[in-house]
Amino acid sequence: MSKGKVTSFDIAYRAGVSQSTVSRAMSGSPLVSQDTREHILAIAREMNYTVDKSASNLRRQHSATLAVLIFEDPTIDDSLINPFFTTLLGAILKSAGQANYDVLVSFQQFNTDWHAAYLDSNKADGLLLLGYGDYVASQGVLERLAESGTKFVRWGNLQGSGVSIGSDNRQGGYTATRHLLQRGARRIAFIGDCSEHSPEFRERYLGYCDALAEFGIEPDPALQVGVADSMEVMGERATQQLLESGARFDGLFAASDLLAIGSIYALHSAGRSVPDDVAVVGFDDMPVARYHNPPLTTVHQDTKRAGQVMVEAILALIKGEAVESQQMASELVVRSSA
Amino acid sequence: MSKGKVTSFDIAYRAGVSQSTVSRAMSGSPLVSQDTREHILAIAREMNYTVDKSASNLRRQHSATLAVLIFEDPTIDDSLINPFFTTLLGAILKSAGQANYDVLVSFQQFNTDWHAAYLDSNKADGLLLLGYGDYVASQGVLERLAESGTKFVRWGNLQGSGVSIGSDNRQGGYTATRHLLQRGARRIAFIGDCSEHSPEFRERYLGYCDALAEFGIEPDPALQVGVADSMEVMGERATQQLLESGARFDGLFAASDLLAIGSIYALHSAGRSVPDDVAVVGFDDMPVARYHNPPLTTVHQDTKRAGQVMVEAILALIKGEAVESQQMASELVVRSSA
DNA sequence: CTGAAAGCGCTTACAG
DNA sequence: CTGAAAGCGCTTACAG
Repeated sequence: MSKGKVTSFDIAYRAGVSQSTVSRAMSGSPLVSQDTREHILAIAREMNYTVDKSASNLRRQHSATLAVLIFEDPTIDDSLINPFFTTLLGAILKSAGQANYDVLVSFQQFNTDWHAAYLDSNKADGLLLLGYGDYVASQGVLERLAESGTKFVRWGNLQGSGVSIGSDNRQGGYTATRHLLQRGARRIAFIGDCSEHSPEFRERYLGYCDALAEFGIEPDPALQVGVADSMEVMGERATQQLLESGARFDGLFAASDLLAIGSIYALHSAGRSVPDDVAVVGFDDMPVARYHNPPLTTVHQDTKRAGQVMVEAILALIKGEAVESQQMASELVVRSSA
Repeated sequence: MSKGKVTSFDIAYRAGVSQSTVSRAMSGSPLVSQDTREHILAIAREMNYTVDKSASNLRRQHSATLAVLIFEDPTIDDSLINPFFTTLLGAILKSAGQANYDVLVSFQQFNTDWHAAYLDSNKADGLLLLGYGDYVASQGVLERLAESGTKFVRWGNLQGSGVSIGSDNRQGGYTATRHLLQRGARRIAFIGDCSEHSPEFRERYLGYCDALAEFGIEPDPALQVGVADSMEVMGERATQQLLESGARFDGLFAASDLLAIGSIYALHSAGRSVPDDVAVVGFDDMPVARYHNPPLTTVHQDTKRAGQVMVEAILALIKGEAVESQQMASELVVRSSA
């Protein structure tokens, strides 16, 4: 191609029509005759012309793009995307693509640099927030975002501002724990942060308590070990810690599959068998769960659908429609680890 | 916020300066006095003003964004991102962010819809291509992309047009297989596509052959089973197939960790122990590899660095600098599966 | 169905 | 260091 960028004027010239007509033909306006359109499209293709997004966006006053902000856990290696969000991201990419929206993806650290969210809000018509939703840290910025008229949908729990899409974590935690109880476990450990900083995990913990209560069991603080992040290493360490504490336990509910995998690793290293010595159930049902050894009993989250629902929600918000938060059912998948 | 979008004119009015000055202050131009700048920035912040990207991009004639195209395997569920690319994507997001570039992510199917690549090239200053690089299918579009002056860097193998960043797959395949050989395996299966459609896997296969040759072993076609995708299921099926064929084997080199995990699953299901009955080594060293049971012996790819190198390369290309393709060393990590 | 014209919100020579 | 003005490439009333 030559130096100068090819514009709609070039195409117009070659096609012997006005630039307006080229624009209409390119955007699929019905105000162009079939013949003219085809002629223009052929020339455009031949000259490798595509309409300039910046100009088009500027003129239309919208960007046809969605921004996905992934909140990294500052504790950990920050170029890692939690595999759970990866699936969600995949589904989002897919749905957005079908709706002809581009998606901008970026890492964020809500607590420190909320201004970035505004920047992104300026590049996109809507924001999709992915993270384990620290309610406490993010509340302020969420509110400001809402105030400034920014459209956003976040993954997570119902509490907090704005529209949220998430799993029914409490129900999931309940089902997981009840399963452990039903197969005979009585001293069940919980691995995961259950402070208000991790509302989703907290809900899972609450579900765990619900199930225990149903069996007349008081949650034992000695069996609950918090964890900074949802990663295998953290599960491993937490479980080691538990083991070293000398606490007895015959069941373990890990707030995520990654944590469960780390726990199983630690358990095996300590010579405990799963599920015989300790039955473990995870949460998420990531693709690997089925192939782990032993195959993970876990709570399935329908991330595929979740991603789709999130983009539907943000698209509706952008159109100015009212949107309700939504909590999706989560279902226990029984395999071999418990 | 009120209806009308706040522009640099609004800020200028409030700050008592010209719009030009606001623009300069916002972009960090040195042509503004310290005082003026601070005053403007304060007002901008107060009014939630950020410069309009579309307008800015249009004017500057660049977009300050990179597009990452992930080539999905049309065979499989297409909202799934291969976890290997996820790590790469994370590193890319990180590096691009540091360089103040946005990144647009999208799924693509090269073979059918190459036009999408042009579309993306129009929205971004440069393209990053992630996929197992079907040389045959993509060659044409890569060439056209290059011709049309589009800057792109692809993940993968050296062959083919344009700049590529990848691992030394052949070396990796060689090391993996040699390790199997050194620990006594003699009949080593290879799981993975080794046609020209998967140049990376093919290289790994070639490395496998190299190692065998060194031990005076002829590759046995009966021990090589192709696979459509790099997923656990595929590894499982391929291994089942191998098992059912009655072929004897005491070692197995899977072209990816996912494949290895599927293989181990199939092996265990058939009552074979790993590594005692069959030693298996994978490729990638994904985060789970270390936590798998048994922990995977595998070939580490430095995806963290790879992502970084890819963005450095594309940024250099955008600046008009010459860039060389690069092959990164891959290193065997010995754990327990072999 | 088609064209001429205005204008989206910036950046950046140009002039001071 | 600051301002007035042109122009980036489109889309879309408006007029025919």
